[in-house]
Amino acid sequence: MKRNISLVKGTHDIHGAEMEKFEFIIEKFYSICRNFNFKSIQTPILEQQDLFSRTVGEQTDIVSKEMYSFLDKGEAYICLRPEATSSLARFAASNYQSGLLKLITHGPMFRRERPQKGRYRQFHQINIESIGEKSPYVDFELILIAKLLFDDLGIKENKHRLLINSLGSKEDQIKYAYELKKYLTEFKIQLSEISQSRLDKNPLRILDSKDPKDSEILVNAPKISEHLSEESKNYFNQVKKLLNDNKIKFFEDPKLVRGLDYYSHTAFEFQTNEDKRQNAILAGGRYDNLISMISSRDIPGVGWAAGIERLMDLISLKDEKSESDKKILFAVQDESYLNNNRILKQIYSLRYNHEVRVSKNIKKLFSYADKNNFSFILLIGEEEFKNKKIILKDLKNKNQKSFEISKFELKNEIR
RNA sequence: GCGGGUGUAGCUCAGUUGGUUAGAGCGCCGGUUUGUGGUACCGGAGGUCGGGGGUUCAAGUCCCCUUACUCGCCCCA
Repeated sequence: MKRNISLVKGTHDIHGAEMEKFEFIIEKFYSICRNFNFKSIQTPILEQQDLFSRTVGEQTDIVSKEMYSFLDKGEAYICLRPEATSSLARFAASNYQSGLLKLITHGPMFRRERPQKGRYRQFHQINIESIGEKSPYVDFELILIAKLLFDDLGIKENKHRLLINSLGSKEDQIKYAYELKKYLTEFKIQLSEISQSRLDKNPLRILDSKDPKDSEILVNAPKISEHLSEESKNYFNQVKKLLNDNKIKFFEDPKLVRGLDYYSHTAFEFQTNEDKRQNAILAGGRYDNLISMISSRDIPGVGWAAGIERLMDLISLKDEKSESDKKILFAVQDESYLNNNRILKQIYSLRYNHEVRVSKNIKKLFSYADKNNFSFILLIGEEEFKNKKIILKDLKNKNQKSFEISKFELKNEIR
């Protein structure tokens, strides 16, 4: 016996009912975004490794240990993208002209983590980015779209919540990091091991720690909101005002720092309370310095990404039996009856949803039609073939009629 | 990288304190007198019990190793 080829760890096939959910999410996403004049784009899955080292950050887990990268024929370090924003920034760096570049995309992302529920090595995201202008309205618009998507997907208010924070400008962050480091250094020995190592490299990330010891210490830590410049504060207030004006509920979380290095100002995250572990389902923020990290241009932007698999876990599709109300099974008792068949040709040209099936056993043809939810069966058995006839049976109301093949017009019978 | 759980038929799983030829449901194939449907009944195919080693008269069952999957930690969407 041959050994089955198994899936690569952390990857999965999507089909059947799951695939319907997958497509449902993408369709809703694209349809909402088109109403806000976003344009879709597809970028390569393969990118230069350097793109992510420079944007996501060398110190992050994503780059330091989760990237699928390899030396391509001894020429260049290539990787499978772990996220899409950097790719879209790369695109914008060379294609942005003026105004707002509004982009949406979706596709597979790759991170070599230990797989578990809601977490895969190849997973899928939908992404949206508004690049070119720094304005509270642009930030708000993206959060609004996220909200509309949740509504359209039927994810109820009580199943998710929106957290927001402002990380301030680059200057604010430098000043705040200094203050935070000063405070945390006093407690250095009490901090978790990881947090201790972050103290020098990226103290802001410590705010994200879930270690109870760290949380205790962080209670009295300086807050970024207290270290924002007037300008940054005003900016954030305007975003919040727009959210309030539009009745979008949110919680301000001063400890929300995104795990990637390129964020500044507005940061947000939609969390679910259905799953305590993988609770982040949609996250993003403003990244005014991102494009300057990978090019000589300085263009502000904002965007978010959502995990399709995580969204799939939160939605349930009703059985949409209306899938096709006129699916036809074209059934014959002998393969040769299919040759030069004028009714099959009608099916092709009229684009009927159909399937062709051959079996000597008529009972099996009917039971196949039944099990697979066909609404009509077109049957040519031995007898019909001899007499140049065809049977049409409506499987819902069980009406059956016989026709001369030469005169049969499908469009008159099934509309 | 570190823990816990599980690997028995195509799928979902039983398999009792170790004890003859390893079971069920679903699915598949065939049949229940002639060519008509989710039902019922009958029959059939299909398994190196994840792999390796050990204990024993005897291992799917106990022990060790290994591997895969899975759920958590970390981190993230």
